[in-house]
Amino acid sequence: MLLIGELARRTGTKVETVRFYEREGLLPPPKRTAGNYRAYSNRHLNRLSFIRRARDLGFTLDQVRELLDLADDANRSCAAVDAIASTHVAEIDRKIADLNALREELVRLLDQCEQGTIAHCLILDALAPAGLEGTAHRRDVSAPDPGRE
Amino acid sequence: MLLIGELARRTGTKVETVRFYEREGLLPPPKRTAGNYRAYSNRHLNRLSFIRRARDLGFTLDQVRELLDLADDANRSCAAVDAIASTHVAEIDRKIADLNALREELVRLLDQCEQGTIAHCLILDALAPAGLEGTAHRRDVSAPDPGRE
DNA sequence: TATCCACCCTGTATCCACTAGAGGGTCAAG
DNA sequence: CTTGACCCTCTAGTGGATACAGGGTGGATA
Repeated sequence: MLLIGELARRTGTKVETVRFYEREGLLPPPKRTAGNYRAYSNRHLNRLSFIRRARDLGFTLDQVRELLDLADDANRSCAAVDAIASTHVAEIDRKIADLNALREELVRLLDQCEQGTIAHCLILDALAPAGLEGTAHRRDVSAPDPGRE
Repeated sequence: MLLIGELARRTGTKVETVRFYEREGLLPPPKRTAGNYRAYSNRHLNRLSFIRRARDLGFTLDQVRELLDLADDANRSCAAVDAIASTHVAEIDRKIADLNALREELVRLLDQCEQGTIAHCLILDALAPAGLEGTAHRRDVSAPDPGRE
């Protein structure tokens, strides 16, 4: 009933992405019209909406596949779904912690910066390796000549 | 002076990654030994250390390239470096905000879950599209048969 | 009927930053 | 003379799409 463009529009998906999900086996291949256009049903619409919501919540395509498999079997325990979501929250927590640490480090560098010249730039100093010896300047990350030394 | 394995070990990089940085133009090609092994100098070591630190702080390879270019020109203002770092902090802030929103949504779902069967799983319900009509169950994201209407 | 245009098709390449593997060469020790 | 650790080049794969080339379809308009 729906052509791919309309399906894409209704689910906030790009047309290429819909075809990509078909190739990946997440969305079953629909019937075709006489002109070889994909003709989608409401069930396809529902399934694609589910996929998009799960992706928006950050689930990987593999996790989405698992969730869809679980949803197909109404009698199984909800525990497996819970486990996937819990794992996902733990991953998110780890990412947030990593980003916070990074942010702190960068802000610390920025706070030190007094807008001088590169030669005295504290940000670059912080990036440069510690304990250089015997070079012209204590921070020297300039490109060695190809094939040098 | 250093073979690639030793350089990699000292900078916490994989050997393949060192070669990758060379292909990408971040690390200049070193001299070769008689047996065609890459022979690195201390300048290479410094430069690779810089690259790794910047990457650890989440800068993209393009940003690293920019930072290295800036570091090469000691007389320029530090402002450009500051700008790159500030942009990066803003990106991190956006990512953290996104992840926090995601996390909240997922935890809300998990809190509702009462470990029943899939048929009554609130997590799956939350993922399923709103306003379904005329199907056997109000949530139906099961795979339509290939080629089915 | 011709032409236009929006839409659809398949197939392939691209993005990022690596990582892995095939298939082989080098070099020092035993 | 063989073992084994290291090195080489080249190619392909990861995730999750996105973009494009080169063509077909179908409805409205001139």
